[in-house]
Amino acid sequence: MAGMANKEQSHHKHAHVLVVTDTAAVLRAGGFRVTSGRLALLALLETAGTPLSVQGVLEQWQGKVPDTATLYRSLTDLQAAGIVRRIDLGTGTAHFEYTPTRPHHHHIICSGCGVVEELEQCSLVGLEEQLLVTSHQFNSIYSHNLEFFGQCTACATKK
Amino acid sequence: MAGMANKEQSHHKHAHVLVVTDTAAVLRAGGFRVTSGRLALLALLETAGTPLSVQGVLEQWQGKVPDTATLYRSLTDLQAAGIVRRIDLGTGTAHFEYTPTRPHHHHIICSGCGVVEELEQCSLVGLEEQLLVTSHQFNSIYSHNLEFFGQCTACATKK
DNA sequence: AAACTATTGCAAATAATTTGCGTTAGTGTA
DNA sequence: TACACTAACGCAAATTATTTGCAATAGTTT
Repeated sequence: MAGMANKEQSHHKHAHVLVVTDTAAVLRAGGFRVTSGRLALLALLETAGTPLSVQGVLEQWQGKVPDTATLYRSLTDLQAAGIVRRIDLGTGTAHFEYTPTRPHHHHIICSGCGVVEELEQCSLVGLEEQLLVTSHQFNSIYSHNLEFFGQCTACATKK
Repeated sequence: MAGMANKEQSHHKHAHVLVVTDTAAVLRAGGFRVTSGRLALLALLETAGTPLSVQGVLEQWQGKVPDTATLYRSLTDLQAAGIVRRIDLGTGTAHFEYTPTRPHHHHIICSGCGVVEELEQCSLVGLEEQLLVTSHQFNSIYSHNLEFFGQCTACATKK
């Protein structure tokens, strides 16, 4: 598990070892309770290597852990807190990434098999040609989507 | 209706006026039959001024014209033919634009009210600050999404 | 006008996501 | 360490989004 920090704590007479992972700390920092379900979810997202859909998460969990409703709720809340990033790969279903270990970046999605490669940086000068030179698994780019999210003046003045 | 070309044709003795719109020609060029439903759909998308969701289309049509299944099928087919562009605004539902009168571009979406502004061009140098100077209705940008779509080498070699 | 078949409408199936509610389990405090 | 408080959970059920099958309809071509 890359990017994971451990912290040990001795406590009173009964010394026990608290393994505080990144994710636990992140959850607390976000004002969330640290539950096994969420730890598992974040661990999954962190180590997945590719953005996961809700389906993807459920499959990896093989019947185990959570029900769909809980999962959706967690993802929504975690996203609102910035712990998770929701991205759209053009598949029509939401995909999610673990934010803390992943700075702003973009992806290349294969129109054939749907494989997703993470892009190093967001430099759009020289753009697609540039990307192709850097990419490990792509040799053509058909198109790209870019949308900006902000607040319009109307909404800004309203409140 | 901006960007609309008319063509008149007299025919045999019973002279009648055929109004051949851009959209009809576009449909034919795409190998589609020219149906009233599709003409209406394209007209709607062309004049909407903003990307429309399936919901949006149905609302504008007020019960009138098509059923949902047909609409989805049309949109899918038209997209495959490049007549319509499917874009994701982060709302979780697909939105569509009429391509012929709209070159490659991006959008700013208000996180408050969801209003969508079309961006003039895709120059990502100086990026967001630049955009804000140009924008008519936005004064802040929180984030943006950018995804590339292409074909990975694996898929390229397979076929 | 007849023939051919893309496109439609309707019904029903399948996904995707959300909501309500009673129960469970983190957390802070005594 | 026990108790209270309430976030988070599980389950059932509702919505919403999108797809599929099939017979009827309407563009197109001859």
